[in-house]
Amino acid sequence: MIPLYILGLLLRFGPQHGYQIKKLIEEQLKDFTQIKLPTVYYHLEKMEASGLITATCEKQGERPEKTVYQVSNIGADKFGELLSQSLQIKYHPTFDIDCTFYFSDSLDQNEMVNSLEIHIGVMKKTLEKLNIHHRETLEYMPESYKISANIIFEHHIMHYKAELAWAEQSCNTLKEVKSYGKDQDHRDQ
Amino acid sequence: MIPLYILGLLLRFGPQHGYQIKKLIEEQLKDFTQIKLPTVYYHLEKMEASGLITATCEKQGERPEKTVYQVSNIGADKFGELLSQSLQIKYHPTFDIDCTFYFSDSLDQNEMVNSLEIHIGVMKKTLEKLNIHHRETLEYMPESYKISANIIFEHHIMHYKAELAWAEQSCNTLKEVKSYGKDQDHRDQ
DNA sequence: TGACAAATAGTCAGCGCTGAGTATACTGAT
DNA sequence: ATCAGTATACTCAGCGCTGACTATTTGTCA
Repeated sequence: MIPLYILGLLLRFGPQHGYQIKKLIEEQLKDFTQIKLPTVYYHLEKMEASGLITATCEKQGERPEKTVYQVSNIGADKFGELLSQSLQIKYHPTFDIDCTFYFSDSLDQNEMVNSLEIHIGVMKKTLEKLNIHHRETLEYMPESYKISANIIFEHHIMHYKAELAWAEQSCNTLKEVKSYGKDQDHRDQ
Repeated sequence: MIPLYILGLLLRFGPQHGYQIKKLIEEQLKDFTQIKLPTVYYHLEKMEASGLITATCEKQGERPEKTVYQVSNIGADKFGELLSQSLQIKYHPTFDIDCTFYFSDSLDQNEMVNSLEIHIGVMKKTLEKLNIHHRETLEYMPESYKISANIIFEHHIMHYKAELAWAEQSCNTLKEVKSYGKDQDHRDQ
Protein backbone atom coordinates (compact mmCIF):
# COMPACT_ATOMS: atom_id res chain seq x y z
CA MET A 1 0.00 0.00 0.00
CA ILE A 2 2.83 2.42 0.82
CA PRO A 3 4.34 2.32 -2.69
CA LEU A 4 0.89 3.19 -4.00
CA TYR A 5 0.69 6.19 -1.67
CA ILE A 6 4.17 7.34 -2.65
CA LEU A 7 3.58 7.02 -6.38
CA GLY A 8 0.21 8.72 -6.11
CA LEU A 9 1.51 11.61 -4.04
CA LEU A 10 4.52 12.12 -6.32
CA LEU A 11 2.22 12.16 -9.34
CA ARG A 12 -0.26 14.53 -7.70
CA PHE A 13 2.16 16.94 -6.06
CA GLY A 14 5.26 16.58 -8.22
CA PRO A 15 8.84 15.57 -7.27
CA GLN A 16 9.57 15.51 -3.55
CA HIS A 17 12.15 14.41 -0.96
CA GLY A 18 11.42 11.58 1.40
CA TYR A 19 10.78 14.00 4.20
CA GLN A 20 8.29 15.98 2.14
CA ILE A 21 6.43 12.82 1.24
CA LYS A 22 6.13 12.00 4.91
CA LYS A 23 4.78 15.51 5.53
CA LEU A 24 2.30 15.16 2.70
CA ILE A 25 1.02 11.89 4.12
CA GLU A 26 0.67 13.55 7.52
CA GLU A 27 -1.21 16.54 6.15
CA GLN A 28 -3.40 14.74 3.68
CA LEU A 29 -4.09 11.53 5.54
CA LYS A 30 -3.36 12.17 9.19
CA ASP A 31 -6.48 10.41 10.43
CA PHE A 32 -6.08 7.37 8.25
CA THR A 33 -2.47 6.17 8.24
CA GLN A 34 0.53 6.09 10.51
CA ILE A 35 3.45 5.66 8.16
CA LYS A 36 6.88 6.21 9.69
CA LEU A 37 9.69 8.16 8.07
CA PRO A 38 12.19 5.28 7.79
CA THR A 39 9.47 3.24 6.13
CA VAL A 40 9.09 5.93 3.48
CA TYR A 41 12.83 5.92 2.82
CA TYR A 42 12.88 2.16 2.71
CA HIS A 43 10.28 2.09 -0.03
CA LEU A 44 11.83 4.99 -1.92
CA GLU A 45 15.10 3.07 -2.16
CA LYS A 46 13.37 -0.12 -3.23
CA MET A 47 11.28 1.72 -5.77
CA GLU A 48 14.30 3.47 -7.18
CA ALA A 49 16.14 0.15 -7.46
CA SER A 50 13.25 -1.28 -9.45
CA GLY A 51 12.98 1.79 -11.66
CA LEU A 52 9.58 3.05 -10.53
CA ILE A 53 11.05 6.39 -9.51
CA THR A 54 14.25 8.26 -10.29
CA ALA A 55 16.38 10.07 -7.74
CA THR A 56 18.23 13.31 -8.38
CA CYS A 57 20.53 15.02 -5.90
CA GLU A 58 19.82 18.63 -5.21
CA LYS A 59 22.66 20.83 -3.99
CA GLN A 60 21.60 24.25 -2.74
CA GLY A 61 24.72 26.37 -2.05
CA GLU A 62 27.22 23.88 -0.67
CA ARG A 63 24.89 22.48 1.94
CA PRO A 64 24.31 18.72 2.23
CA GLU A 65 22.48 17.17 -0.67
CA LYS A 66 18.82 16.36 -0.68
CA THR A 67 17.50 13.55 -2.77
CA VAL A 68 14.47 14.42 -4.86
CA TYR A 69 12.37 11.63 -6.28
CA GLN A 70 10.09 11.65 -9.29
CA VAL A 71 7.93 9.05 -10.95
CA SER A 72 9.26 7.36 -14.10
CA ASN A 73 7.06 6.08 -16.92
CA ILE A 74 7.30 2.60 -15.52
CA GLY A 75 6.24 4.02 -12.17
CA ALA A 76 3.22 5.74 -13.67
CA ASP A 77 2.13 2.42 -15.17
CA LYS A 78 2.76 0.67 -11.88
CA PHE A 79 0.59 3.24 -10.14
CA GLY A 80 -2.34 2.31 -12.34
CA GLU A 81 -1.70 -1.37 -11.79
CA LEU A 82 -1.45 -1.06 -8.00
CA LEU A 83 -4.53 1.13 -7.89
CA SER A 84 -6.56 -1.46 -9.81
CA GLN A 85 -5.29 -4.22 -7.53
CA SER A 86 -6.27 -2.18 -4.51
CA LEU A 87 -9.89 -2.47 -5.59
CA GLN A 88 -9.86 -5.98 -4.18
CA ILE A 89 -11.15 -5.01 -0.78
CA LYS A 90 -10.14 -7.12 2.19
CA TYR A 91 -11.48 -6.87 5.69
CA HIS A 92 -10.30 -9.36 8.31
CA PRO A 93 -9.78 -7.37 11.47
CA THR A 94 -8.08 -8.76 14.56
CA PHE A 95 -8.47 -7.14 17.94
CA ASP A 96 -5.91 -7.57 20.67
CA ILE A 97 -8.63 -7.13 23.23
CA ASP A 98 -10.22 -10.39 22.08
CA CYS A 99 -7.24 -12.18 23.59
CA THR A 100 -7.88 -10.39 26.87
CA PHE A 101 -11.48 -11.51 26.95
CA TYR A 102 -10.56 -15.01 25.87
CA PHE A 103 -8.53 -15.29 29.08
CA SER A 104 -10.88 -13.17 31.15
CA ASP A 105 -11.35 -15.93 33.71
CA SER A 106 -7.90 -14.88 34.98
CA LEU A 107 -8.98 -11.25 35.35
CA ASP A 108 -10.90 -9.15 37.82
CA GLN A 109 -14.26 -7.96 36.46
CA ASN A 110 -13.80 -4.48 37.93
CA GLU A 111 -10.58 -4.05 36.00
CA MET A 112 -12.32 -5.07 32.82
CA VAL A 113 -15.23 -2.68 33.35
CA ASN A 114 -12.73 0.05 34.17
CA SER A 115 -10.72 -0.62 31.04
CA LEU A 116 -13.84 -0.55 28.88
CA GLU A 117 -14.97 2.72 30.43
CA ILE A 118 -11.65 4.33 29.59
CA HIS A 119 -11.96 2.96 26.08
CA ILE A 120 -15.45 4.42 25.75
CA GLY A 121 -14.08 7.82 26.69
CA VAL A 122 -11.25 7.58 24.17
CA MET A 123 -13.58 6.48 21.39
CA LYS A 124 -15.97 9.37 22.09
CA LYS A 125 -13.16 11.89 21.91
CA THR A 126 -11.77 10.32 18.76
CA LEU A 127 -15.19 10.52 17.14
CA GLU A 128 -15.56 14.19 18.07
CA LYS A 129 -12.16 15.00 16.59
CA LEU A 130 -12.92 13.03 13.45
CA ASN A 131 -16.25 14.80 12.97
CA ILE A 132 -14.66 18.21 13.42
CA HIS A 133 -11.86 17.36 11.05
CA HIS A 134 -14.36 15.98 8.58
CA ARG A 135 -16.27 19.27 8.50
CA GLU A 136 -13.06 21.30 8.23
CA THR A 137 -11.78 19.19 5.39
CA LEU A 138 -14.98 19.54 3.39
CA GLU A 139 -14.73 23.33 3.63
CA TYR A 140 -11.45 23.78 1.81
CA MET A 141 -11.76 20.73 -0.43
CA PRO A 142 -12.55 21.20 -4.11
CA GLU A 143 -15.95 19.78 -5.11
CA SER A 144 -14.49 16.94 -7.16
CA TYR A 145 -12.71 15.43 -4.17
CA LYS A 146 -15.56 15.78 -1.68
CA ILE A 147 -17.25 12.50 -2.53
CA SER A 148 -14.20 10.36 -1.94
CA ALA A 149 -13.22 12.35 1.15
CA ASN A 150 -16.70 11.70 2.50
CA ILE A 151 -16.40 8.01 1.80
CA ILE A 152 -13.07 7.76 3.60
CA PHE A 153 -14.21 9.75 6.62
CA GLU A 154 -17.45 7.81 6.81
CA HIS A 155 -15.52 4.57 6.76
CA HIS A 156 -13.57 5.50 9.85
CA ILE A 157 -16.47 7.16 11.62
CA MET A 158 -18.67 4.10 11.17
CA HIS A 159 -16.02 1.78 12.55
CA TYR A 160 -15.34 4.03 15.52
CA LYS A 161 -19.06 4.13 16.20
CA ALA A 162 -19.17 0.34 16.03
CA GLU A 163 -16.24 0.13 18.43
CA LEU A 164 -17.94 2.55 20.80
CA ALA A 165 -21.25 0.71 20.65
CA TRP A 166 -19.48 -2.59 21.34
CA ALA A 167 -17.58 -1.17 24.29
CA GLU A 168 -20.75 0.31 25.80
CA GLN A 169 -22.70 -2.89 25.30
CA SER A 170 -19.95 -5.09 26.75
CA CYS A 171 -19.44 -2.75 29.65
CA ASN A 172 -23.11 -2.94 30.54
CA THR A 173 -23.13 -6.72 30.22
CA LEU A 174 -20.21 -7.01 32.61
CA LYS A 175 -21.81 -4.62 35.08
CA GLU A 176 -25.04 -6.63 35.06
CA VAL A 177 -23.15 -9.85 35.66
CA LYS A 178 -21.31 -8.20 38.51
CA SER A 179 -24.46 -6.97 40.24
CA TYR A 180 -26.11 -10.33 39.62
CA GLY A 181 -23.06 -11.96 41.21
CA LYS A 182 -23.35 -9.63 44.19
CA ASP A 183 -27.05 -10.48 44.53
CA GLN A 184 -26.10 -14.14 44.63
CA ASP A 185 -23.42 -13.48 47.22
CA HIS A 186 -25.98 -11.59 49.25
CA ARG A 187 -28.51 -14.38 49.08
CA ASP A 188 -25.82 -16.96 49.84
CA GLN A 189 -24.87 -15.20 53.06
CA MET B 1 -0.08 -10.53 21.77
CA ILE B 2 1.12 -13.92 20.50
CA PRO B 3 3.20 -14.69 23.60
CA LEU B 4 0.08 -13.98 25.64
CA TYR B 5 -1.92 -16.46 23.56
CA ILE B 6 0.81 -19.09 23.85
CA LEU B 7 1.21 -18.73 27.61
CA GLY B 8 -2.53 -18.73 28.13
CA LEU B 9 -3.14 -21.78 25.97
CA LEU B 10 -0.28 -23.71 27.58
CA LEU B 11 -1.68 -22.86 31.02
CA ARG B 12 -5.23 -23.77 30.06
CA PHE B 13 -4.54 -26.96 28.06
CA GLY B 14 -1.23 -28.14 29.53
CA PRO B 15 2.13 -28.77 27.79
CA GLN B 16 2.03 -28.85 23.99
CA HIS B 17 4.24 -28.88 20.90
CA GLY B 18 4.40 -25.92 18.60
CA TYR B 19 2.18 -27.64 16.12
CA GLN B 20 -0.47 -28.42 18.74
CA ILE B 21 -0.48 -24.79 19.85
CA LYS B 22 -1.14 -23.76 16.28
CA LYS B 23 -4.01 -26.26 16.12
CA LEU B 24 -5.44 -24.97 19.39
CA ILE B 25 -5.38 -21.42 18.11
CA GLU B 26 -7.12 -22.55 14.95
CA GLU B 27 -9.80 -24.46 16.83
CA GLN B 28 -10.42 -22.00 19.61
CA LEU B 29 -9.95 -18.72 17.79
CA LYS B 30 -10.38 -19.44 14.11
CA ASP B 31 -12.58 -16.41 13.47
CA PHE B 32 -10.39 -13.98 15.36
CA THR B 33 -6.72 -14.52 14.54
CA GLN B 34 -4.56 -15.70 11.69
CA ILE B 35 -1.31 -16.73 13.38
CA LYS B 36 1.10 -18.69 11.18
CA LEU B 37 3.02 -21.76 12.26
CA PRO B 38 6.54 -20.32 11.86
CA THR B 39 5.43 -17.36 13.97
CA VAL B 40 4.46 -19.72 16.76
CA TYR B 41 7.85 -21.42 16.63
CA TYR B 42 9.60 -18.08 16.53
CA HIS B 43 7.94 -17.00 19.76
CA LEU B 44 8.38 -20.37 21.43
CA GLU B 45 12.13 -20.13 20.89
CA LYS B 46 12.27 -16.57 22.15
CA MET B 47 10.17 -17.41 25.15
CA GLU B 48 12.31 -20.40 26.00
CA ALA B 49 15.44 -18.26 25.72
CA SER B 50 13.96 -15.79 28.20
CA GLY B 51 12.83 -18.52 30.57
CA LEU B 52 9.07 -18.08 30.22
CA ILE B 53 8.64 -21.66 29.08
CA THR B 54 10.75 -24.82 29.27
CA ALA B 55 11.28 -27.26 26.41
CA THR B 56 11.57 -31.02 26.80
CA CYS B 57 12.29 -33.43 23.99
CA GLU B 58 9.92 -36.33 23.58
CA LYS B 59 11.13 -39.47 21.86
CA GLN B 60 8.44 -41.99 20.98
CA GLY B 61 10.04 -45.21 19.72
CA GLU B 62 13.05 -44.05 17.75
CA ARG B 63 11.10 -41.60 15.65
CA PRO B 64 12.19 -37.97 15.34
CA GLU B 65 11.93 -35.93 18.52
CA LYS B 66 9.11 -33.58 19.29
CA THR B 67 9.67 -30.60 21.50
CA VAL B 68 7.06 -30.15 24.21
CA TYR B 69 6.78 -26.77 25.90
CA GLN B 70 5.41 -25.93 29.32
CA VAL B 71 5.03 -22.72 31.26
CA SER B 72 7.59 -21.97 33.98
CA ASN B 73 6.84 -20.00 37.14
CA ILE B 74 8.32 -16.91 35.54
CA GLY B 75 6.07 -17.56 32.56
CA ALA B 76 2.98 -17.80 34.72
CA ASP B 77 3.82 -14.43 36.27
CA LYS B 78 4.48 -12.97 32.84
CA PHE B 79 1.07 -14.21 31.70
CA GLY B 80 -0.60 -12.17 34.43
CA GLU B 81 1.50 -9.15 33.57
CA LEU B 82 0.78 -9.35 29.84
CA LEU B 83 -2.90 -9.92 30.48
CA SER B 84 -3.11 -6.80 32.64
CA GLN B 85 -1.24 -4.79 30.02
CA SER B 86 -3.62 -6.02 27.36
CA LEU B 87 -6.42 -4.19 29.17
CA GLN B 88 -5.11 -1.00 27.62
CA ILE B 89 -7.37 -1.11 24.61
CA LYS B 90 -6.15 0.48 21.40
CA TYR B 91 -8.18 1.02 18.27
CA HIS B 92 -6.59 2.85 15.33
CA PRO B 93 -7.68 1.01 12.23
CA THR B 94 -6.24 1.64 8.81
CA PHE B 95 -8.00 0.53 5.67
CA ASP B 96 -6.16 -0.11 2.43
CA ILE B 97 -9.25 0.85 0.51
CA ASP B 98 -8.94 4.42 1.81
CA CYS B 99 -5.87 4.74 -0.38
CA THR B 100 -7.90 3.59 -3.34
CA PHE B 101 -10.55 6.22 -2.73
CA TYR B 102 -7.95 8.88 -2.06
CA PHE B 103 -6.72 8.37 -5.62
CA SER B 104 -10.15 7.63 -7.04
CA ASP B 105 -9.85 10.45 -9.60
CA SER B 106 -7.61 8.02 -11.51
CA LEU B 107 -10.23 5.28 -11.45
CA ASP B 108 -13.34 4.39 -13.36
CA GLN B 109 -16.53 4.76 -11.27
CA ASN B 110 -17.99 1.54 -12.63
CA GLU B 111 -14.98 -0.39 -11.38
CA MET B 112 -15.40 1.16 -7.95
CA VAL B 113 -19.09 0.34 -7.75
CA ASN B 114 -18.33 -3.17 -8.93
CA SER B 115 -15.62 -3.64 -6.33
CA LEU B 116 -17.91 -2.40 -3.57
CA GLU B 117 -20.68 -4.72 -4.69
CA ILE B 118 -18.35 -7.69 -4.47
CA HIS B 119 -17.26 -6.51 -1.05
CA ILE B 120 -20.88 -6.26 0.08
CA GLY B 121 -21.41 -9.87 -0.96
CA VAL B 122 -18.32 -11.05 0.90
CA MET B 123 -19.27 -9.16 4.05
CA LYS B 124 -22.79 -10.61 4.01
CA LYS B 125 -21.43 -14.14 3.73
CA THR B 126 -18.86 -13.52 6.42
CA LEU B 127 -21.59 -12.25 8.74
CA GLU B 128 -23.74 -15.30 8.08
CA LYS B 129 -20.85 -17.62 8.85
CA LEU B 130 -19.96 -15.70 11.98
CA ASN B 131 -23.54 -15.81 13.23
CA ILE B 132 -23.79 -19.53 12.64
CA HIS B 133 -20.47 -20.17 14.32
CA HIS B 134 -21.51 -17.93 17.18
CA ARG B 135 -24.64 -20.01 17.83
CA GLU B 136 -22.70 -23.27 17.53
CA THR B 137 -20.05 -22.10 19.92
CA LEU B 138 -22.57 -21.08 22.56
CA GLU B 139 -24.11 -24.54 22.45
CA TYR B 140 -21.10 -26.52 23.59
CA MET B 141 -19.52 -23.76 25.67
CA PRO B 142 -19.67 -24.02 29.47
CA GLU B 143 -21.77 -21.28 31.07
CA SER B 144 -18.79 -19.52 32.64
CA TYR B 145 -17.18 -18.82 29.27
CA LYS B 146 -20.34 -17.73 27.46
CA ILE B 147 -20.18 -14.08 28.48
CA SER B 148 -16.68 -13.52 27.16
CA ALA B 149 -17.36 -15.57 24.04
CA ASN B 150 -20.37 -13.36 23.39
CA ILE B 151 -18.31 -10.23 23.85
CA ILE B 152 -15.68 -11.42 21.38
CA PHE B 153 -18.21 -12.52 18.77
CA GLU B 154 -20.20 -9.33 19.16
CA HIS B 155 -17.04 -7.32 18.64
CA HIS B 156 -16.42 -8.87 15.26
CA ILE B 157 -20.05 -8.95 14.23
CA MET B 158 -20.50 -5.27 14.97
CA HIS B 159 -17.44 -4.31 12.96
CA TYR B 160 -18.47 -6.48 10.02
CA LYS B 161 -21.90 -4.85 10.15
CA ALA B 162 -20.25 -1.43 10.14
CA GLU B 163 -18.11 -2.44 7.18
CA LEU B 164 -21.18 -3.73 5.34
CA ALA B 165 -23.19 -0.61 6.08
CA TRP B 166 -20.33 1.58 4.88
CA ALA B 167 -19.93 -0.39 1.67
CA GLU B 168 -23.65 -0.21 0.93
CA GLN B 169 -23.83 3.48 1.65
CA SER B 170 -20.75 4.28 -0.44
CA CYS B 171 -21.95 2.11 -3.27
CA ASN B 172 -25.25 3.99 -3.37
CA THR B 173 -23.49 7.34 -3.23
CA LEU B 174 -21.31 6.41 -6.19
CA LYS B 175 -24.29 5.13 -8.16
CA GLU B 176 -26.18 8.38 -7.57
CA VAL B 177 -23.20 10.42 -8.70
CA LYS B 178 -22.94 8.26 -11.79
CA SER B 179 -26.58 8.68 -12.78
CA TYR B 180 -26.35 12.39 -12.00
CA GLY B 181 -23.25 12.53 -14.21
CA LYS B 182 -25.18 10.76 -16.97
CA ASP B 183 -28.02 13.25 -16.62
CA GLN B 184 -25.51 16.02 -17.08
CA ASP B 185 -23.97 14.31 -20.10
CA HIS B 186 -27.46 13.94 -21.51
CA ARG B 187 -28.28 17.57 -20.99
CA ASP B 188 -24.90 18.62 -22.39
CA GLN B 189 -25.48 16.76 -25.62
C1' DT C 1 23.59 37.44 19.52
C1' DG C 2 23.60 33.65 21.83
C1' DA C 3 21.15 29.82 23.22
C1' DC C 4 17.67 26.46 23.04
C1' DA C 5 13.85 24.35 20.70
C1' DA C 6 11.77 22.71 16.59
C1' DA C 7 11.92 21.45 11.87
C1' DT C 8 14.35 19.28 8.14
C1' DA C 9 16.81 15.25 6.06
C1' DG C 10 18.44 10.94 6.37
C1' DT C 11 20.77 6.26 8.21
C1' DC C 12 21.04 1.68 10.25
C1' DA C 13 20.89 -2.29 13.26
C1' DG C 14 17.90 -5.52 14.38
C1' DC C 15 13.15 -7.33 15.37
C1' DG C 16 8.84 -9.74 14.03
C1' DC C 17 6.93 -12.34 10.69
C1' DT C 18 6.15 -15.82 7.06
C1' DG C 19 6.44 -18.24 2.24
C1' DA C 20 8.57 -21.94 0.84
C1' DG C 21 10.86 -25.81 1.91
C1' DT C 22 12.11 -30.49 4.43
C1' DA C 23 10.83 -34.87 6.34
C1' DT C 24 8.15 -38.38 8.42
C1' DA C 25 3.60 -40.61 9.67
C1' DC C 26 -0.97 -41.82 8.86
C1' DT C 27 -5.17 -42.94 6.10
C1' DG C 28 -8.15 -44.26 2.59
C1' DA C 29 -8.95 -45.65 -2.13
C1' DT C 30 -7.73 -48.96 -5.76
C1' DA D 1 0.02 -53.97 -1.32
C1' DT D 2 0.61 -49.57 -3.04
C1' DC D 3 0.17 -45.04 -3.96
C1' DA D 4 -1.76 -40.34 -3.26
C1' DG D 5 -3.12 -37.21 -0.35
C1' DT D 6 -3.35 -35.26 4.09
C1' DA D 7 -1.63 -34.48 8.84
C1' DT D 8 2.15 -33.84 11.81
C1' DA D 9 6.46 -31.37 13.11
C1' DC D 10 9.82 -28.24 12.21
C1' DT D 11 13.46 -24.93 9.75
C1' DC D 12 15.32 -20.95 7.45
C1' DA D 13 16.34 -17.18 4.38
C1' DG D 14 14.92 -12.93 3.71
C1' DC D 15 11.41 -9.13 3.67
C1' DG D 16 9.04 -5.10 5.75
C1' DC D 17 9.23 -2.09 9.27
C1' DT D 18 10.82 1.16 12.83
C1' DG D 19 13.17 2.93 17.31
C1' DA D 20 16.97 5.25 18.06
C1' DC D 21 20.42 7.71 16.23
C1' DT D 22 23.14 11.59 13.56
C1' DA D 23 23.46 16.12 11.62
C1' DT D 24 22.17 20.45 9.78
C1' DT D 25 19.02 24.43 9.36
C1' DT D 26 15.63 27.47 10.87
C1' DG D 27 12.87 30.00 14.00
C1' DT D 28 12.23 32.53 18.44
C1' DC D 29 12.69 34.61 22.66
C1' DA D 30 15.48 36.80 25.86
